[in-house]
Amino acid sequence: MNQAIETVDQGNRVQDTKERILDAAERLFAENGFATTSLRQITAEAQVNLAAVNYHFQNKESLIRAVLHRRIGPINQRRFDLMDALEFAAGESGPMVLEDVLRAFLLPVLEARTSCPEMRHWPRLLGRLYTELHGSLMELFQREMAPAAQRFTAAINRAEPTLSPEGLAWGLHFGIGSMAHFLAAGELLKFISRGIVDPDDHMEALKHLVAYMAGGLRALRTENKEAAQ
Amino acid sequence: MNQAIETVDQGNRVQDTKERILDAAERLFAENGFATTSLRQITAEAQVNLAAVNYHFQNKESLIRAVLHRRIGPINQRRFDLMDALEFAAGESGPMVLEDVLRAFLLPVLEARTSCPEMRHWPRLLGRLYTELHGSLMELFQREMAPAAQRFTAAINRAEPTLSPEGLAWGLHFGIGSMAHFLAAGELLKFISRGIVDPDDHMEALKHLVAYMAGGLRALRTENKEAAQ
DNA sequence: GTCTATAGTGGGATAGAC
DNA sequence: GTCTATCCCACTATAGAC
Repeated sequence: MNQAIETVDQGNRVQDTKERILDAAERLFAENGFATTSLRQITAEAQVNLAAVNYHFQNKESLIRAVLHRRIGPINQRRFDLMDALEFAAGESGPMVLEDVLRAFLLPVLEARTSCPEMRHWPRLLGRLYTELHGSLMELFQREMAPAAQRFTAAINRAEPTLSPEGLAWGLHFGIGSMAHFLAAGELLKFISRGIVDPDDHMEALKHLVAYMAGGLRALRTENKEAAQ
Repeated sequence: MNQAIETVDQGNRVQDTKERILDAAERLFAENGFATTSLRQITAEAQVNLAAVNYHFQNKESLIRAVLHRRIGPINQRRFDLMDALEFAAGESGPMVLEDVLRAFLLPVLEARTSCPEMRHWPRLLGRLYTELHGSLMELFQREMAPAAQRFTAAINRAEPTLSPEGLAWGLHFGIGSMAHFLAAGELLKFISRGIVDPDDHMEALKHLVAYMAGGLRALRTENKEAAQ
């Protein structure tokens, strides 16, 4: 009709193409990894032209960057909302429960698989990310995760003040590893448990992961160090 | 000189070529991953001809298989030796300490990086393995790891009888994830700890990992389930 | 903005001389 | 068993018509 509407239409179609590429890339990267997924697979799945990916994103690395960037913000926003609620409930100097903090950290990732359809593949992608990314991509990820790392480190410290900075770092790292491994290789749970555990039950996973991380972190408190060794 | 020595020489050269390929492949797979490492890189590093890899191993997948197979046996043998000693010390019905069992599981992997030069890259490779392998390679790995999985499941159960089979499976899976993530992405620890933790101190890592896993597993005991949630 | 066609690269694998 | 040379394929990226 008029120019304004034409612009909007064009804009929507662009959005559509870009997002279809991002969706397809997210799914395939999650399923098969970054290195083994080709742009051809992505454009085929997204039902767009091969050249579109180079037009909208310059190259494969920038596409990976865009896929990651699109999700990190909302996930961390959800984490921060949950932490805001916790801190409001605890007040200035009230107690903070370690399990609650860990749940605020883990829930947004685990629920992504079920609650929000378009985030279905993020957890698995996150699982892959930690072992597959190198160089500039890893730096991007660290940069975007820094505020969350900082806030949760402080919150865990408030919940467990006797945990040393070193112990907290080890424990958080181990916990992220547990989460990532579960997200990327959940099928191994069927093997280890000989079929009695269902890796797709995310609320069960959350419950166990929260309990496990809390127990592990508490075991790293300084007063437990001699007992453990 | 004579035929016998010639044969030995030839035999050694063959051994040498095959092992040089395996060594180079192990290092490069560990460093850069399976998919992104090319046979050309491997043969260049091993200083052998490109065709040698296809002569001695049929193809890339078989080479990966051979790299994994070479290490799994000795690692698990060391684990079993440590478990033999533990079980001998505990006797028929004596107590078994969870931390000792976990140390028997983890030590052979962590010490590989330092004690035995030619095993230097195995830990990192193991870290990559869990998220990068698919299909037949994963099946090979599971098959070769099954005896260890079985024995350690039984030993943990003996140490912590109130741990349910489900809880044990979740906990073991989470612990393997912590280990794998530490091995594959130890540099992240520097980021998370803002530089105060050294990921290359393996004995420190072992101490923390044992304490963390033990604490995590104990938190999954049935009597703790309600307390945790 | 979208498409076709293709350049340019690097990979896995093999044939065949030595 | 080793090497050179090469085939063939898949990939990323781009040029240029529409």
